[in-house]
Amino acid sequence: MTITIRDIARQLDLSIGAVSRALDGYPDISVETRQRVVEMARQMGYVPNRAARQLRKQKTDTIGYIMPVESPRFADSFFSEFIEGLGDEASVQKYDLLISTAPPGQDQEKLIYQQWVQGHKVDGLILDRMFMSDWRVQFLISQKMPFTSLETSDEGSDTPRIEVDSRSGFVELVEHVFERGFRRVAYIGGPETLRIQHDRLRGYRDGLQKLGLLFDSALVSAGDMTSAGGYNSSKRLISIPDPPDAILCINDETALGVLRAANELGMRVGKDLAVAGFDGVRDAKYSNPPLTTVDQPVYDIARQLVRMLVDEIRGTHLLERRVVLPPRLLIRESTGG
Amino acid sequence: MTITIRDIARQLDLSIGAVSRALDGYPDISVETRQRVVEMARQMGYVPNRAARQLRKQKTDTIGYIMPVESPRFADSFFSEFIEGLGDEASVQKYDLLISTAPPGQDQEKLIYQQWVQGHKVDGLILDRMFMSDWRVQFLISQKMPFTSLETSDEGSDTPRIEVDSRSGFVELVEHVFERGFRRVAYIGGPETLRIQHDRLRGYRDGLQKLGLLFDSALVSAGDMTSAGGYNSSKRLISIPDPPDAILCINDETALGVLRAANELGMRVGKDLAVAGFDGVRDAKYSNPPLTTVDQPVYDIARQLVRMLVDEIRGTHLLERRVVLPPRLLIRESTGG
DNA sequence: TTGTAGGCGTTATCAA
DNA sequence: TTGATAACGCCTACAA
Repeated sequence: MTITIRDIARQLDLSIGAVSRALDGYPDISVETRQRVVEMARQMGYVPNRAARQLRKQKTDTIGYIMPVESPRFADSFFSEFIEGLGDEASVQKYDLLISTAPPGQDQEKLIYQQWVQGHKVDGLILDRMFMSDWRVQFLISQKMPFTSLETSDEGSDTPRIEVDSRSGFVELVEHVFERGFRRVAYIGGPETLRIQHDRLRGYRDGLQKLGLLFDSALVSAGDMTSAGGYNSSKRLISIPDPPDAILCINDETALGVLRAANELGMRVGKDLAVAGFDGVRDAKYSNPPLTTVDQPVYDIARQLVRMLVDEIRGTHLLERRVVLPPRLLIRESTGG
Repeated sequence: MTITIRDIARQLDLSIGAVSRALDGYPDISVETRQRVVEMARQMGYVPNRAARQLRKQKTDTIGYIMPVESPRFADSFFSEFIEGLGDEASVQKYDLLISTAPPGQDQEKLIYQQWVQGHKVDGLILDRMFMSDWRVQFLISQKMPFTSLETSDEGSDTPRIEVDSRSGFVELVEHVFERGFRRVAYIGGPETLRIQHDRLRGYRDGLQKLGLLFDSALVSAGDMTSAGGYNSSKRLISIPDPPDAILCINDETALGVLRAANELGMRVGKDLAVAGFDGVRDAKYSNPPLTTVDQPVYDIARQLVRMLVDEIRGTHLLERRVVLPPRLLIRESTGG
């Protein structure tokens, strides 16, 4: 039913080998024959069968990304921007993008990675939300499966990656709210073993120290990177005896939850309470009030991760394998403008 | 390098045929052999090669969705919720989800559909943002490629689909703002040939008529379903001689843009100006102020579309092929609460 | 420059 | 119940 190279070959009275080579742009074919083949293929509406090609070439022209989220219904705009970047660049590079979601660290996650890697569903993978120690990195290295990541784990000392200097971003953020007159600065973070939690908490502490502010563990709360988590944590923080006048969050999603809580409580965000996030997602610009944040170019990072991955897959190690980006402080009304 | 059924067969001194059948759960194999095979497969970490299976079985166990968006960077939360639903249900049904984006109606879109369908990349497709007359429907029918859609085109008289009664949803919406005292009710829509534009505009007009309000074409504006479009359209509407005191939008994304414009202009949304959307995306709940909207369960619709599609693919036409859902008015502060 | 043929890993159709 | 064996559509040595 479907058109194969065999059909084209028959029409043109050529061998399937010749047709195949003509279509793939091999040099050892006469210009005239190639033209005839290409034209006929177009006419007949030929589309190569991917399964066959994959089976033969042992590659899939597909890259994968497994979104590390707890709940299936979770939609952080960080991820949508990230996935947009992946999708756009994958399409530029003529790769397909396979996407799934799995709660990090669970068996289900391991199963998917195993299926994708060992079942040859992808030629390479994009990782993010890295843990300090991350089994995915070990696994992929052991399977010789190419991957690139945003941030990195301790295992991946030489893996191609993009890093954002979260620490110094957070130092800047602390300085900024200090300058605006806020003194009791709280922090809502994420899971302890997450790389960015490590880096950003560190930046928070370094910032305090630099300004001569005391670190108070009562002002540090563990969120879960969701807006619900931010909402809950902030309600708790606000109700302690000597409550904070500023809340810095590990990511924008958390900060958006804080805004919700503060608005509910009738606090004047930017005056009574400063709130800031980290990521620079689009939503943050249109929140109420607009959110101060440390911007990392999520979309562009995603695109570059794909480019690096494709280089890895093709074995052309031309680009630098480790890119470090400085984040950029975006001051908006949530910290007084 | 990778483990194939051949390796298992060798280990167990069986034929590859026997191994294949044992693994696939065929009945004509002894219980004992099956156990040995399954156990050995587990031990050796066998994962079936999908390309080979696809090539042989002529199916991909993959469903596709091509997001109909103009700009690559466009991210409407309607789509993220929709895609979440698709992804979750696909995973339940043991299907992969292949995603791409393409501007509707352009050659690029046709190319992707052609590649996916004729290159056997997917077993079925999910469609949305249907046009009154939609080439995709014609194409897929002609190719005998299963698909399900949210809303439908004129061509798909008997295709499996979910429909939401937009018209009556909009009538309700008009009644609601009327009740709140708003009298000059505007509408910001989308591309003219879009099914939902047709239905929702119709509901808007029917609502006006029911209440004895005059239809005024100066109050109808064509947006593009984006928040930027809503922003621009509303600025224009607000500046006309006899401006509206209520703006109803074809979707939430548009309405969020209207909110932004109104906030910028210092209007008190819910008092000076009523604003409402359609979709019930999560973001609408947390906008400033929270947005009145006509809710359609986007996530659940997506899941059900996948279930229906899988039924189509498997040829088990058990379910009803046409599901009509009533939308639900969610009243929030943007129309006075 | 072109044709021939083997094989990628599976499943399915036969015999045994 | 099991074992051969032929496809599925494509790519690629190798031969012509």
